[in-house]
Amino acid sequence: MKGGGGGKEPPEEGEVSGKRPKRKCLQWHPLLAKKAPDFSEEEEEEDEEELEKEGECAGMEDDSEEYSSEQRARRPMNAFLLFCKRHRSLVRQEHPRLDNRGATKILADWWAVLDPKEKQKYTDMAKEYKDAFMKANPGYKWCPATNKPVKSPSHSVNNARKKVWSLPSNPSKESSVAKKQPKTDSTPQLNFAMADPNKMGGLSMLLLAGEHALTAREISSSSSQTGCTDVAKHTGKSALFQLAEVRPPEDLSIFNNKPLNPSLAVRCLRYGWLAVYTPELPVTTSSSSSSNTGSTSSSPTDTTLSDLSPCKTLKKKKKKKENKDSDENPTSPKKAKKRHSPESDLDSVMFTIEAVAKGAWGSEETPKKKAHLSGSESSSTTDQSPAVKKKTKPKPKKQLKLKDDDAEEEEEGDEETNKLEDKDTDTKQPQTRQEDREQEVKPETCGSRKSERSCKGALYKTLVSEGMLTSLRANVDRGKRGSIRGSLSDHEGSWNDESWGFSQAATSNPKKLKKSKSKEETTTPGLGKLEEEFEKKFNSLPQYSPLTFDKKSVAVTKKKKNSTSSPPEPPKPCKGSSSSQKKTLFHKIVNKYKHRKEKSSVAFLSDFNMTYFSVPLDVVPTDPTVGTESSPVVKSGSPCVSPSPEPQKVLDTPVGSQKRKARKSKITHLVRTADGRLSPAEGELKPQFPDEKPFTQETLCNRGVCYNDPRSAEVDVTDASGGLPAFFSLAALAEVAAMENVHRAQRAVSIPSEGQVKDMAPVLISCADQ
DNA sequence: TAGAATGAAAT
DNA sequence: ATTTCATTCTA
Repeated sequence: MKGGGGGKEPPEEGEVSGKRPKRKCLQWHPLLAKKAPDFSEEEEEEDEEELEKEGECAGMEDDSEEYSSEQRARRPMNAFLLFCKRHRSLVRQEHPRLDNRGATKILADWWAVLDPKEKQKYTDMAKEYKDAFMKANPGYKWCPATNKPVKSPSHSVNNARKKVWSLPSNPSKESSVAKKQPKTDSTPQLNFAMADPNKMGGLSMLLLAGEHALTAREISSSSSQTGCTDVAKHTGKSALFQLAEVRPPEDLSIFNNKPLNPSLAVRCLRYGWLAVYTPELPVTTSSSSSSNTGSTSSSPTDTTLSDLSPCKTLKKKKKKKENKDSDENPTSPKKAKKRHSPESDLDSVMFTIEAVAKGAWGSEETPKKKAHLSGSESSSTTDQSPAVKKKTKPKPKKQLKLKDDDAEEEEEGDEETNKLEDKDTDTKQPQTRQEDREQEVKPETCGSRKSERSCKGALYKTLVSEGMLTSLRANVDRGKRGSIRGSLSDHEGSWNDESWGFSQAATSNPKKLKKSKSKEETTTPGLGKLEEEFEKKFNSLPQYSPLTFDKKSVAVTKKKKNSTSSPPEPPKPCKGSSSSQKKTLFHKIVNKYKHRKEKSSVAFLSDFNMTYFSVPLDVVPTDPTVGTESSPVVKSGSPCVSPSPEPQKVLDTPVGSQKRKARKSKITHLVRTADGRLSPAEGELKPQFPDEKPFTQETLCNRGVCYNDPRSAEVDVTDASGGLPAFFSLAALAEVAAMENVHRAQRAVSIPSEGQVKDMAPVLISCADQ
């Protein structure tokens, strides 16, 4: 897709030869990383930012790829995006079938119900990140400014979207052409002249780089680390942020800290990693631009910096877009702006470097880490331009398979479970569920971006085997376990990380495992140290268990219910779901609940624009948290109501997420009913289940798409006990059940037959009615 | 490649 | 007030 697969390397293919160097640029990270072990956590975030910028050193090298530098850094993620990134995997795990969009909706709901405090964490991080980013890129504009004229969105889109982290695409092709000018201002100095590509790869380059680093190293280490941290503390800003401001040229030295390992070097060469970084060093000449002052000539140190910066600028993802843009319009405004400041680039570079130095990356990881890091990227890029493409394909395949299997099962299971739950129990054991989920999730957490790096799988493996990737491995492990970090913020999360982690391992379905692994592999390799850091930090963000949200969501639901009644919601059913059996049950249940839904739906519709109350009506007894929200309101009593149990159910669906105001386009879909209520156009809302099922659907899903699913999953907990086979592994369930109660255990183990289910249905329904 | 969500910034 | 675009990834 966008970025990932296809995107990843589109460029690469093209010109391989030229490009490789570019990639290498990216690689430099590893070197940097080596630098200092210590660092404050805070800084990490910022590092990321830097990375983004870096993106394109490669360009410089080769062709002058300014283009890369030009590409603008991507805007920093906002709190919500961070949250999404962190939790998407969880959602997906729960609802394999659900597509991203659906997942996004769920995430939005979660976000809506997220405790302010928790939310604040994300917000803070986002802010921090943003601040650092801005420091690094002083003139950065969210919007390119005037570019528009030319480029049609489509064009830009293609390329553009790569992620920062993604490998630097190679700029080569057009970039050379385009790039140049855009820079408008910037260019003056920036010329990073670059080393010839030929040279790039050589060990010599590496060595040189190392030397440079050596010189500065000391300074950077001492000053940056301690000083920065302290400062940061005082100011409250992250150390990185501070660094950004200061940025001594010396910092570059950092690279040198660690002596390269000959063997390593060799390997690097092999993979082409070295190339990345080296060329720049020699180039130094132009760097002057770095200092805003524009002192042209630069001392060696400066040069280095400048060189680096370009690299940073890389932007893998961006490249594409930008390149296109540039190609189309060399002068495109956007680029110009971004590029606007060479200075900024330099800064960013510096910033990055510093960060790296501080970085905790393995404290002493030694060259190996570097190597692996860099290697991963570079290797992928260079060596495998073709490979990359391949990856994309494979992925899809895998995913599809997984989906099919999992999705179907899961959905079914979920639905059933949900139903059951509703009736049965209110309480179930959430923990189990959580654990399961978590397990699933964790993997993702660890490797967040697979797609991009997926290509490197083989390389990665190799490295690991060689022991080069130690640090990565550690990270990975960390991630898996992950949760540990998450636990940091226990306060937030309701769930225990630990439990999740463990459970995952045990429980996770094969499918999940596969995914996780793949992700890890992919991800890991690709990540640069910076990325790693970023991830660390990112990982430190609290991750919440679905349960938590479920509860909350439930509460929300209730509220909605209260609200009046109304039309139907549309919901789309889940993707395809459907086993007939389920439907049947559903149908029944749905009918019963229907009234409820209407209510909810009404609310939903009315709210279409938004309102989301957060009231915790129902809150589960156990959860304290839920109650917090507060609110008031429940406006009308709720009919259905049952206290706890029901609400949870699917019914809740109402969910409403807050979508922002509906877009106009969407709005069009809504039709006003006689009542005055709005109802979505059939086409849109109901699309999925044409049949009679509409109700069912409604019940299940609040919104279109399976939004419900997630909740159902939540509910599922109960379900699990009830029997949702597909989702959780039976074995896992059995264990859990055993621990808790024999009874439940039995249920879990045995999957209810259709008949059984039916039997149960009435019961549930009755409850619901209540 | 569009699109789902939220949010920050720009227009 | 509306548009861009950041992330993720499927259809």
